[in-house]
Amino acid sequence: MEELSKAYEPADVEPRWYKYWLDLGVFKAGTERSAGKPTYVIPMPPPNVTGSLHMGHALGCTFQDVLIRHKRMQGYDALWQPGIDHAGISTQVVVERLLKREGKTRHDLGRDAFIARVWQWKEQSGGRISQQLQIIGCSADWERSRFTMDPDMSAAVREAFVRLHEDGLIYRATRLVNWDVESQTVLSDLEVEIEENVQGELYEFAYAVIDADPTAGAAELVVATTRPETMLGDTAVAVHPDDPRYTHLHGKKLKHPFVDREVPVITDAVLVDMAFGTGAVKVTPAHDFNDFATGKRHGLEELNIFNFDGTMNAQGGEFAGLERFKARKAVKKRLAELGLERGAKAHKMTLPRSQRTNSIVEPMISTQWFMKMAPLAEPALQAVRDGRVKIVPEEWVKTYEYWLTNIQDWCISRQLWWGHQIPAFHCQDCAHVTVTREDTAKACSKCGSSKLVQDPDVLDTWFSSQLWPFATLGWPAQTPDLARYYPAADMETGYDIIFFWVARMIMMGLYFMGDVPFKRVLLHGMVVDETGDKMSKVKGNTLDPLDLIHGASFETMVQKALPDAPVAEALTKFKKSYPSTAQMGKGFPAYGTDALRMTLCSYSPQAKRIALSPARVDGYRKFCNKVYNATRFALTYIKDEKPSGKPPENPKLLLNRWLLSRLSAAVTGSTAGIDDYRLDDGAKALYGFFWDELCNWFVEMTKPIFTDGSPEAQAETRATLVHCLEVVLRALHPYMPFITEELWQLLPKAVGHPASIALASYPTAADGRTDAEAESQMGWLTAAISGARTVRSEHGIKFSQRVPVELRSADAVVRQVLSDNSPMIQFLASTDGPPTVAEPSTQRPRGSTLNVAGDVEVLVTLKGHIDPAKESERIDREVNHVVKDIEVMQKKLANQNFVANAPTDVLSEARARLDSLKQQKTRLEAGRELVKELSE
RNA sequence: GGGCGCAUAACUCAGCGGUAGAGUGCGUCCUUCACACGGACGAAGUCGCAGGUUCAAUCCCUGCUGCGCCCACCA
Repeated sequence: MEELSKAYEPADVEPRWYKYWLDLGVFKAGTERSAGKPTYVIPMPPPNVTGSLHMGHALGCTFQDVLIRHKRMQGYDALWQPGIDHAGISTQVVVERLLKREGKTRHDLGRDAFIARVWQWKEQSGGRISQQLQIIGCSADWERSRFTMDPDMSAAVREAFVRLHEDGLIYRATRLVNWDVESQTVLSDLEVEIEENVQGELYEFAYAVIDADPTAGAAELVVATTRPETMLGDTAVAVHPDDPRYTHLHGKKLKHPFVDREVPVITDAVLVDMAFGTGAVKVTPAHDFNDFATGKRHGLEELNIFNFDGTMNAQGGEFAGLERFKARKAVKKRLAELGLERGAKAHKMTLPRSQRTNSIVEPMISTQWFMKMAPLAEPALQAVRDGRVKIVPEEWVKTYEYWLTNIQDWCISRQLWWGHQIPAFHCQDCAHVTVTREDTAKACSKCGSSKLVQDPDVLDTWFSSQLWPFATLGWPAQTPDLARYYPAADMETGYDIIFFWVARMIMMGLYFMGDVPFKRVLLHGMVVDETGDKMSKVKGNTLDPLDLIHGASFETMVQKALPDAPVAEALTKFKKSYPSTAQMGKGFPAYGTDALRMTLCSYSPQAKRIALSPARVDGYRKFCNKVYNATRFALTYIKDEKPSGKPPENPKLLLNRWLLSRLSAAVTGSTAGIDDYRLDDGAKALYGFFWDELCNWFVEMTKPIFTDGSPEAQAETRATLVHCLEVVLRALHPYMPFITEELWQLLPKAVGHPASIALASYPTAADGRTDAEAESQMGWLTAAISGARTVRSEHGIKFSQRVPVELRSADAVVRQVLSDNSPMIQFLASTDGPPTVAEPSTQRPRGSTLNVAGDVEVLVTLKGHIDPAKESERIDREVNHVVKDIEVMQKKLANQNFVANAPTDVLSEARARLDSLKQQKTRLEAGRELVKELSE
């Protein structure tokens, strides 16, 4: 065997195995290997075709990969369905930007050429993210990968649209909608993000009253607005019917200062809050949602004053052609010139922005396609209420229910070119709209005319995404895959798309498949920086997962995160966002995929924010190194073993019985953690087992056996070591796929083992052996060793300085266990020969000091090394602790109510604890006499 | 305006009606033949504040304070 290097180098290991797995077909579902097995399915949330790997992907995909690898190892026919989303607006924006560099717009190319251009872009640079997901080890069935614009996906979209239309759930209507002036399309309510606490102003100006009665009151009406430019679309001014200030104006008309129009004064108790502003509200039905509703109540004209690009149209009169915000300035200027300005106040307001382009959303009246949601929402609510879909963590159920019970109809059309074109055809003769499954409608379904023009709009990207769980399996065709893999078991995703995606998939699954699309929804939090701030390009605190995996200097990283800022400034910002990098020098070492994955798993998925700490990733890199070195150590002893694949029969040695028992607990903990979507618990169970129990205790204990033990003892220990190591590597594999494969391949294994650890079975409790007796016996042993080490350390005795130790216990079994394992104690506590074991006694070796470690008294002879003053201090401190604890316990037990009401086990536990504390106190105080002796 | 969540060791976070935990960091010691990306030992917390329920509260309830998020058409 070639010599293994001293330290683990992930970069040398990781790239090799992914290809191996692909060649073996490890990730494929529905193979002969899995025939007749139960299925386990996770549909992967398809990343955007424009996307590149970020921490959110790394987090979600790691979680999903752990789940899928675990179930695959458990023998399920595991399908992780991958794919890519065509991401309508994002993609169109990206390609339009490229065109702009060539000095062109999409209109220069025309629709068909533009779409061809997007496809070309997609083939070249889209889908880079699939490659990146492979770097982090995702074991998805890539051969089944789907793109939401694939022909079969398009067919599914058309089928869904047509059926929903036939059933009256999709309709066309003219409404006030959210308009994105930059990408020039309508947006759904969900795609509008509201920026809060924006500093704006409340601007006041006066409308002159026509035919005012000068004796009744002022001849003008002052209104307050945050958007003065919209006054060009005012078709009324509303006051509260009960407002005494304006009673004289009821029924009057106002003169518009810029256009030839009279604006009526109306009374409306819904719209107007007397206490706000001037108590008079200008009403612009075509550009404000409240005003729109008011207009409907009063039959007001809806006057659109904007073009689709956000400039003023002809209704703007002298302001026509001006961009919205320029128009605002101009209007204010003119109002001032006309002497109509009445002041302005600072005002905190909210601003609606487009999720994709960040431009301020303009409410516009427009004819669009809508989906009626209330009838779809009801069954989706029911499915969660009756448990057919379980949402984990449960706290999100309320959010889900709130949205679905207050759901609004969904605007599904978009004025884009990239996407699924709406399968509706407008008749040029009779204006009837024909909706069809065919690529093109041949004749109007009403008048039979062949003069048909397809609706130019495309569907919201989420319209296709919502069909994902069944469209990827062949729907609407009734394929064997659809029958076998629908519904999925788990949907794992971020909580930010509960509404966009999760709820809609549940509605569509129930509607088209008659069954929920998945049994559980597992929701993870958002990855944020170390201080808890959202990762964003603006803040310069984004972390590229690949930089953590492959290593990167901070300079290259901040240049990516904040390309426009000076490096020094960006670096300062970055280090502020990640305080743990302060002592890291120039950058990240190559932590490796496994370290990153294990780190992500170590955070509780139910936390809303996951504050990623590079220092923590470093900790798990060290864990990888630990795993590597422990295996390297073990191999020197076990390389010629012929393991059976089962735990050794009847192990006699305590350390072997104990380790097998702990192994059972660890794999049970891991499986429970994964099943409960508490990967942190699962990962922690194995981490603790490996590092503390296997390495720090077991491996150290094997050393005296491998050097001086009997052949039988050595054989048994070798068998236990090789078995436990092989099992724990399997248990760790879903979390850390690469290093476990690398090391597992080096281990001797039972005959007939699979070609990859990824195909080996996931361990169960039966791979170890629960042994309560061994666990308590080991407790005495470790207590004795730690007790002796504590004394040594406190008195500054070097490890190389061997000292006599005597161990005492009143319990014959304890004494027996200590004697049986005395070579081990000698080795681990560096004692002068095997420790003597005795019953408690008032006699003590001269110059010895006593430490009480649970059931064992440890007497270490330190004459000549010991500092009596220090020892005295130590005893005082310990006694003080014990005395305090005793007081607490005594008080508790003196309470009659406690004695009467506490459960018996709690009571007896408390009594036992008090007894043991009292004994400890007695033993500690006996130590005071030793100090005297030492001083002599 | 509604709703949700968080506040535990210097940091990042678990936990839980009955002795406060981990990792990192910190201090001391150790290059003992897997690993210094290591080992041993240790110090460190009125579990945000104020009430209440209970025999017993870090945990349950109420209020407050400070953060964070989501939803909502107050000009």
